[in-house]
Amino acid sequence: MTAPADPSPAGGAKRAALTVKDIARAAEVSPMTVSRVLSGGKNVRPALREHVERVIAELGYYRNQNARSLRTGLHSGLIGVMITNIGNPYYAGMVQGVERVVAATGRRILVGATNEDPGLERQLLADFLGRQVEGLIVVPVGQDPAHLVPEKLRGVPLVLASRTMEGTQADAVLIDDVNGAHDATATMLGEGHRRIAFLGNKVTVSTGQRRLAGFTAAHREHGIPVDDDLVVLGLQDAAAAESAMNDLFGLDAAPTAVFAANNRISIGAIRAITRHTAVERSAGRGAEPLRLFAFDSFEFADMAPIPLSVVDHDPEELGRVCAEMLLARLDGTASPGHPRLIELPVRLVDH
Amino acid sequence: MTAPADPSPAGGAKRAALTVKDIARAAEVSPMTVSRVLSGGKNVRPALREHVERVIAELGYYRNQNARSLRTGLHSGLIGVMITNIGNPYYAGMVQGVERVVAATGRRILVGATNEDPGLERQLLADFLGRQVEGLIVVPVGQDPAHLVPEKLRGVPLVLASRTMEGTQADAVLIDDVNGAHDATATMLGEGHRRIAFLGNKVTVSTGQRRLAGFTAAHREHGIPVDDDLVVLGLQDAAAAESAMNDLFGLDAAPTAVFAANNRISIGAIRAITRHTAVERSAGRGAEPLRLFAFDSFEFADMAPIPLSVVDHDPEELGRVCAEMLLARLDGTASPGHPRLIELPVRLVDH
DNA sequence: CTGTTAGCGCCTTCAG
DNA sequence: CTGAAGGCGCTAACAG
Repeated sequence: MTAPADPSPAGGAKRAALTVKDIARAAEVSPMTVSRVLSGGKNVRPALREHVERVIAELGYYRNQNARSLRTGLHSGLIGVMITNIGNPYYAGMVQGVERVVAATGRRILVGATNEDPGLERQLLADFLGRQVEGLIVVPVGQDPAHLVPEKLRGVPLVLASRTMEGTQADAVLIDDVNGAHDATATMLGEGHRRIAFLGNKVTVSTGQRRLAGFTAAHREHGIPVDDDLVVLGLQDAAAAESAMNDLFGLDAAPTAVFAANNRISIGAIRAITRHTAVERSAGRGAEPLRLFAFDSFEFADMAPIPLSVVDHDPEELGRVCAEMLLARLDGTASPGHPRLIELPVRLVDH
Repeated sequence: MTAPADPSPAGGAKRAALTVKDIARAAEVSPMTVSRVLSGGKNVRPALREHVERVIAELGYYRNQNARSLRTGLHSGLIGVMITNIGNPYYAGMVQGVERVVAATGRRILVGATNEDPGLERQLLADFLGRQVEGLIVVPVGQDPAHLVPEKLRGVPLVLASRTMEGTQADAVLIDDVNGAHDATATMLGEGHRRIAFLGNKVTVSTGQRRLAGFTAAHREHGIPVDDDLVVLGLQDAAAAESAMNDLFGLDAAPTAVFAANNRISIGAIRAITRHTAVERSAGRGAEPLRLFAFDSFEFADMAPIPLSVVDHDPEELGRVCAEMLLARLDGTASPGHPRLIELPVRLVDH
């Protein structure tokens, strides 16, 4: 009730964009006082502070964060998150983890999809840097760290999530792919399976390499050769995995077990196996469904129509850990030294 | 190779943040010329333009988008997306739709989670406005449009997604909840079911109300009363739905069919029904699984362990349509007049 | 405690 | 075609 000296009342609607000056005028103080109030009201007479706060509230003013971060030293409060595909529940879970941790510090996330396209990744990176992100969390697309190097990043800290790149200098949070794939494979070999198929994604992504490495290592230890015909790589989505699985059923020496290297592939494999089993049964061939071990869990894994085991881990935790690692760099909590690498453990779960 | 007049070579790593001035100095031109080159190089001698472009590339300069958008009239290229929970695959799909459409125009999305908390929603809104978002796509939390009114938004266009609020002036894109729920319920009534349970979320969200409305309307048309004992509301997640479903099994007059009002609820219901059916069977009671109709589809609905039907629609399309509606406002393509309301159709699918 | 001055990085306007 | 001046909204640094 103290300061109604407002020429154009807020009732209007459009245009406008109030500034500190507008508030200053309305509150009959200097812009600096308004600024001080906005920053907590330290060093402002309490009565004045309340007055200004009231005017701010009445006029519905929002501080322009972009202008604010223009001043050197002030941070943008923006974290860039680059993933391949938000629609994949795995990455969605990861983004959720990042968002939670980051929001708790008052920061926000800028989200972009690379669609596994290095060109898009580069573009997105430039755009995010131009928007003054304080830090980046990236699921890298390829093996070429060309544009994800410290020099190009100009001091913006980067955390690689889930995948890494050879020779990179960046922090990274990975899943324990090798051991996960190894243990899953060893389990199946221990059960007596001798023809185990591997359904994998592109080997140009590190998860693909690492999970395949675990698979072959387990075979080596058991003295069982890997049959190249049973190793299918480059599967990009559930549909591709489903048809690859169907092809495997057509083999003379079909597999008796399958390792599916990620959640997309698992979905496709389950569909193919379920259908194939039903067909076999209706043809009078009493078929047990193929033994399946899936990397990554997914909602509903417990209700799958065929028994399966999963190499389980929580994508949200991946996101959280990435965010914490990044925040540590921003706070200066982490020593600026070497890049850090964290491998998140997995657990084998039967359904 | 023309202008190596660079005092601090880019090899370093940290700090820095190049500006137009740095480029200007290195290229031996005025900042204005650099600015012109950055904006397409119109009105710059081709040779000079190429020279400047080379310097920009060599030094790895990114234009500060925040400073740029400070100039009046220039847009931030930021769209704010506020959803309840990114971890829900439904909303993740929606965000993907928004991102695709919006990225095609060179804009980026700022994503925030409200966790169904009106306070967080208000906070997030203020933050997004402070970051100069050009537009907002929001899944509103409550029925109170208090802070989501045009005056507070200062001309920033808003599109409500999936849910609406009574008396709102904002554009909205909804799913055809009423007809979807109606047709699903009518289908089950037509099959002879007389005791159909309704598992719903909070009625304070419009989807809850609308889906319940469709459910009761179908009953009314068939002259079948709705048994209040079979209507459970306020279910927030799969676990709550699962236990609610289990409670229903304990009723003297248990339901013979269920309508699950969203994908979270469906997951819980499926778990409960599957388990219950297994228990009954092992107890010698040859039980058919409960008839289930689920609103929203979800990945894997086709592989569910019990038969079910779904009121299917594509969350990504929801996101796309929201984004297109918003862009139409931004382009001025849409007449500034009345708020627009779109209802996306659904289709009934049996699995 | 409060106000003035100046400048963050960029671009519109106006001269040359 | 190129450059100089000025200001977008905000806040450190320095008066008062």
